[in-house]
Amino acid sequence: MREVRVRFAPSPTGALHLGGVRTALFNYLFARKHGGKFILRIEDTDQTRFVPGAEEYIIKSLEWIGLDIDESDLKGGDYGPYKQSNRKHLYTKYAMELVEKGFAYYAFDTPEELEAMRKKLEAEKASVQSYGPKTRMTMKNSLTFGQEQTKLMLQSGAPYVIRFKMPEDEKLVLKDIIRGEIKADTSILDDKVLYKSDGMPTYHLANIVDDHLMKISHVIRGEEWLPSLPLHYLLYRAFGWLDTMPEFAHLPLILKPDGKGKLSKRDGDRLGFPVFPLHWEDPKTGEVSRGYEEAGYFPEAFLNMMALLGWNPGNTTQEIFSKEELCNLFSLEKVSKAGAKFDPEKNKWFNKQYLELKPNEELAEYFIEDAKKDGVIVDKEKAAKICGLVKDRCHFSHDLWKESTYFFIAPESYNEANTKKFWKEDSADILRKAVEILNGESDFSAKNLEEKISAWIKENGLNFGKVLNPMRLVLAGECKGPHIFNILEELGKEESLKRIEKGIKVLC
RNA sequence: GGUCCUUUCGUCUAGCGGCUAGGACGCAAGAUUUUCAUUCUUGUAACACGGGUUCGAUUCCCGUAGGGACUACCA
Repeated sequence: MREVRVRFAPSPTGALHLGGVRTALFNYLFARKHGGKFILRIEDTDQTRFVPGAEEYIIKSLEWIGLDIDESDLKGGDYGPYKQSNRKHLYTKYAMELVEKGFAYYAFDTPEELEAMRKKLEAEKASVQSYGPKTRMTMKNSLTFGQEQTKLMLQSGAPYVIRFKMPEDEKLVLKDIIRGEIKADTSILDDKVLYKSDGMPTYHLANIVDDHLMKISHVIRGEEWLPSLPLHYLLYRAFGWLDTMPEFAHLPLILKPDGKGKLSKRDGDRLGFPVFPLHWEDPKTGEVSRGYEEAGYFPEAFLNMMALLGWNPGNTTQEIFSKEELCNLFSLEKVSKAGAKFDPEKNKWFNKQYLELKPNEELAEYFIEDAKKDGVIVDKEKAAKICGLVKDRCHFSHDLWKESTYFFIAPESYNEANTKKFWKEDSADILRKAVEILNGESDFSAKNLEEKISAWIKENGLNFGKVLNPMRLVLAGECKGPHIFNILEELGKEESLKRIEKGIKVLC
């Protein structure tokens, strides 16, 4: 195989969504697998859709996920600039080349005229495109005007576009790495605009020119591009670049968890899960979207779950993969053909797996930060210890602190359902007795307390539930959490007794 | 509407002519347990349909039906 060079080529029109993340990821994995280069190219040929901050957001997102870029404007590289608006001068030349060779032509139709044609064809229920081999000779272009008039039009400064001249009637069989053979019939394809009246190329032209110039070996992109594959192939052919044309792989789409269609930002809002990697505030609408990062997902978990959406190494039941493993195992042949419905529930599970795998010291950092937000300063050792106690109950990094605030903040009230269930007539008496015992202990370690309290329970013919449940209720405010003796140890004698005594007062 | 792509449990998927169709998420039940969880065990549930090809089709081919994408001077 030739040197692998792949690119992720997003358009800076907003935050990077999950589909984009997955496309970037698969490009990255493919590059790493084959010792190739992963290139970031910004496709900003549509100036009307440019969103400030989007480019920076994309770069920051890739960074968070851990996809390091080999070539980009920021990183440098031999094929820059890597932003299409800065390559504008290049495209004109190539557009002209196609016109001269007879593969493209000037068109002068107004939007109204184009719309009229579309309407007319729709009314006739014609199965052809509005501007293609069957209709182009009825429109206003250099083909119908002839050389002289075209020249005059251009000289007069009339707005024009350059359109690709689709072959009349050719049956194409193209190759896609994931799907095999793709069939197309040029007679019903349209003469796409390659060069816009504002002097910018469209995606189609810029994409082919840049991929060629940047020596891209494999184009890995979303399935929404599959219908353009024939045009892109024809462009390579027109330029005479067929021998170095990249191979194509069209990734299946990520679909809504329920219902139908492509996953959109709306679905995330509606179903309560993030669709962007990082926090995003739309500068135009002011709309704020939560990201995976702030929702408490770990980048490794996020990467793992995205990798398995539409891809599977096969012949294994393994689901937890490190980035390195993924780089080793990845192959385009194992990418699924059909779209995958996004499952937020499974993502939670993935995150939990990673949370459990992480050492307590690492979790402590998330814990300390969240505690600080609530005005509680926790030292690292204690934070790590508590993370170890509560991590079983957590799915996200933020759960760590949420599940253990009572270690630091005494309960203001007691969970009603728990009180009803666990606070009995004799609870107060039992706890008063327990206070006496606890008061007599100078060693407040979980181990010692467990021994002493257990012995007392047995001697007096009580049972654990009758003692420990009410005690938990008054210590933590509700009946959940790690072993009660661990809670006592962390709270310490003074605080423990204070809470129990207060609980007796309030609940009696 | 037209074109192209696609189809295994509710979901993500394994399977690449012969399997009791496997795993995971979810859900349910049970076990463990002082609580909530975790963990463990078990259960639930799928080859869209109809034709071929073949000794034999989930697997290959063709239809039908679902689903998706595209159909902009957007990418």
